[in-house]
Amino acid sequence: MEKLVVIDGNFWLFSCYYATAAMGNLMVNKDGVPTNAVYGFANRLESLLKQNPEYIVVAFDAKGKTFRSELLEEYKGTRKPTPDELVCQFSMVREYLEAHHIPYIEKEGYEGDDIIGTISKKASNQGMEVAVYTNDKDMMQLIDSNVKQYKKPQKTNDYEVITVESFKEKYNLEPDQMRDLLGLMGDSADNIPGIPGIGEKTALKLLNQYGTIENLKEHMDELKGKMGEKVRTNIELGLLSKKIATIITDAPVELDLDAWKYEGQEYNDDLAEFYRRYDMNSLLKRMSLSTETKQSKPLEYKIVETLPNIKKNTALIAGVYDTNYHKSAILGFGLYNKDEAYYISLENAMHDENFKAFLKDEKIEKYGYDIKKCINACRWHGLEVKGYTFDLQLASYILNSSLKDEIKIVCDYYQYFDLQFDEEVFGKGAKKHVPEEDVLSKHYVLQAKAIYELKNEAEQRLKKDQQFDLYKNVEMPVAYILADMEFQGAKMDKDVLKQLGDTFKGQIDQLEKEIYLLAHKEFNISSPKQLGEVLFEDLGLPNGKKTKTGYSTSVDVLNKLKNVHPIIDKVLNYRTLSKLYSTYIIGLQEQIFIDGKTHTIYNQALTQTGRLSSTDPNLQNIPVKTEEGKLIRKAFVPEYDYLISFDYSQIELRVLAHLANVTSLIDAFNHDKDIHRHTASVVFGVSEEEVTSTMRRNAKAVNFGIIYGMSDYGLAEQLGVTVKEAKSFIEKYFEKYAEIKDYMNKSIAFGKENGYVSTVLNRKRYIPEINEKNYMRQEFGKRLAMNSPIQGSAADIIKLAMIKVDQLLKENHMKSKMILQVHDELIFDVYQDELDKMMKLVKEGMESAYQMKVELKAEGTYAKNWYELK
DNA sequence: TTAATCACG
DNA sequence: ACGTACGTGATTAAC
Repeated sequence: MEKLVVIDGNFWLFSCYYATAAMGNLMVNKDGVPTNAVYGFANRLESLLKQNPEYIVVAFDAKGKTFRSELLEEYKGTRKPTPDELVCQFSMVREYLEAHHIPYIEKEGYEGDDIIGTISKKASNQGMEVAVYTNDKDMMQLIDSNVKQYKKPQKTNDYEVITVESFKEKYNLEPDQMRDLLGLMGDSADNIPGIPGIGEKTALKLLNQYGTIENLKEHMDELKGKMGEKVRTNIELGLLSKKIATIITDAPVELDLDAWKYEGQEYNDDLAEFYRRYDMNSLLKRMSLSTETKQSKPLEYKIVETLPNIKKNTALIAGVYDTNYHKSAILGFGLYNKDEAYYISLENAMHDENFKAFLKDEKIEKYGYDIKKCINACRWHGLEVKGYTFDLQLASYILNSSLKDEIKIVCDYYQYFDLQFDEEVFGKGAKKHVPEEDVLSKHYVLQAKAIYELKNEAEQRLKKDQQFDLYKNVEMPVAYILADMEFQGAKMDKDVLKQLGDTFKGQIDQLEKEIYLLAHKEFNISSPKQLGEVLFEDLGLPNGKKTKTGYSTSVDVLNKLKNVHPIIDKVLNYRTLSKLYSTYIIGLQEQIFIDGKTHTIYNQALTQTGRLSSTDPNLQNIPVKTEEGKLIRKAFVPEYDYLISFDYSQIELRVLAHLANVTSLIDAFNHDKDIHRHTASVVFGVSEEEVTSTMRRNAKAVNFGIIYGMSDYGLAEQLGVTVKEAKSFIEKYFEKYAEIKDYMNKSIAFGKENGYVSTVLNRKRYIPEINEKNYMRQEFGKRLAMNSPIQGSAADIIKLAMIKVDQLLKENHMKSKMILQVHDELIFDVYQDELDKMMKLVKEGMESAYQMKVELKAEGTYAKNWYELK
């Protein structure tokens, strides 16, 4: 007997949604679109398809009203509104089915139930077996000798099959009498009233006796007692309820068996594209595995001692063992191209002229993953690498900045699942070790292969998103520049650190003693827990319990207690000094190489905004705000003769003025005004001369607040004023700079609409938070939408500046070097005889980096150490 | 490993 | 009534 599978699409989608949505964190794809319901739906369908049904079709409710709501206004009235996170998946699941070439039906004016009713009856009449997949008990009325209902229990994936026999056994009724049963007892899920006061038990009793509601009506006068009364009063409501609970079996739907024939599962590009778009990796993988169209041949490669002549473009990966590639061993190299695959150990590589020639040959294009790492790791081993034209890490970062930096995860993003985590190969923690060469070589050759095979895909995606230019002409050149900066390093004067360390240590010890005296006991001042107890319990200071673990002892809390107890000042001082001591005095000294320099590592593929980050050591947070801290900068000295530093002046505000097209701000900048003073005069309605220092301070805070997507509360905290006052500042600000308010609203709207915001160079940041239900997360998303284009565009501009300056230095044959980047500042190590020219070139390069409605301004100085700069 | 704190733009 | 400014990294204590 031929078998037709009919799926209640709406039921499946709803149940899949609530099955996972209840757990809290909703599954979303990379663009922040919720996908949990469709994902669950797809999983269920795929399992079902394994049984190879002969015919299959899915039924959905159509939009709009049905005859039922006309009969009964409150029909389905008790249902909660469908959450937005599910609504968007209605069309997605249809997309899924279309991609899958699985037919579905929806018919205006009818519910899915009616479609199912109609086609199951028609199929049953033709002698087909019908399996209806739903949990809806209304549908049991459709069961007959050919039609069975498949109910999915909550916990398991085995379906409960309801047949005529099992139905009869349970209810002692014919399936068709389900309508009468529901008519009498009602259905709370659909808000069908039934006869008030009649529940399942009574309804069953009545039906066993009278068969149908119509017949019951004939005999209702025979009924006794309260129950009889209830029936007689509401019998019409019962009949109406039955009508509503009756599934239509003659809807205008044809049995289109040709269209519903299931042809079996084959690799399907449309479906693969769908899975990719919504990040349903496991399903994609399952399809690839089960269909085996792309069965990957076992990787064939040679472990070589000398490299054969390679002329083709080749993916090249260096096996760098430790995270700090300036110090790490290289284990070996994996190479892969169209026709060749090799692994060569470092030892062999170092002695192999062929390999060295290959590395150095700029004409042989190389593709890599984190090319800066590879270039520098090689340099420390005396190997020169040239010709890298593709970096999978950078390309992927541009496509989606939220990707983690591990190559396996990035490849998974492209649905390329062949790689292993480094941790799987090397182990972690104390167990980390280098494996046998066969394992090791395979790991790296596979990585090279992945890079080689994903290059085209990544580049195509970049082009499609109009981001290829950003990748190729900004990030790639910057990678090379950063490689040079890192390798060049920043010269340190160890003695300065040592001396300063002694001074700090002395002061710390002294403070420690004084604090113990004031506290009347010894304790660990660096432990927030212990400090909190001493301050708020032993000394009984007025507390503000803030953190989940106990008292907060952060600066803002302590600052408020400054005048309450003399210990506070000492604790604050102690904190500052021990921070400086451990992080900068001790930390930095440990990072000085034998060449007397620190070689930081810039992470170019980490921040969500496009900024760089610096580690090992972090040279982007060297103290400057306090005098004691700033002394650390005396340890940064030139290797050549001078250090020079240029800062962009107010780059983020300039970007904002440009993006929001704020006439008065643009004008003020172009006339080189003090921007905070200008803002104060505009907001407070006084002339610039009349601006007081308080007014300027407030205006400055508001200016910064604007960039961050300010809240009144946040600004109040910052300024130490009431929320009300802060609010009025903001209102005034937006009143005077209406363009900014406009721009911010537009940014938010764009973010909501598209799920991302972008910078002047089309760097994107996806903001899934902005469409979330949770108020706080949504507000956070809005602030991101306001801040990211500004911070990100500023980051774009300084990257352009680095490229421009680098180019100018090359054109002018400068020997001086760019060594540091601190977000809006560039620092160079320069020769005496190049000093004047360098000052000119750097300024010129930075100010001409990017054309905006506002001029860019860079100011700088030269000195014998970093402390003296500015 | 995580939370708290504080250094920077 | 919510509970609140954007982006980072290093160190310490405490689990």
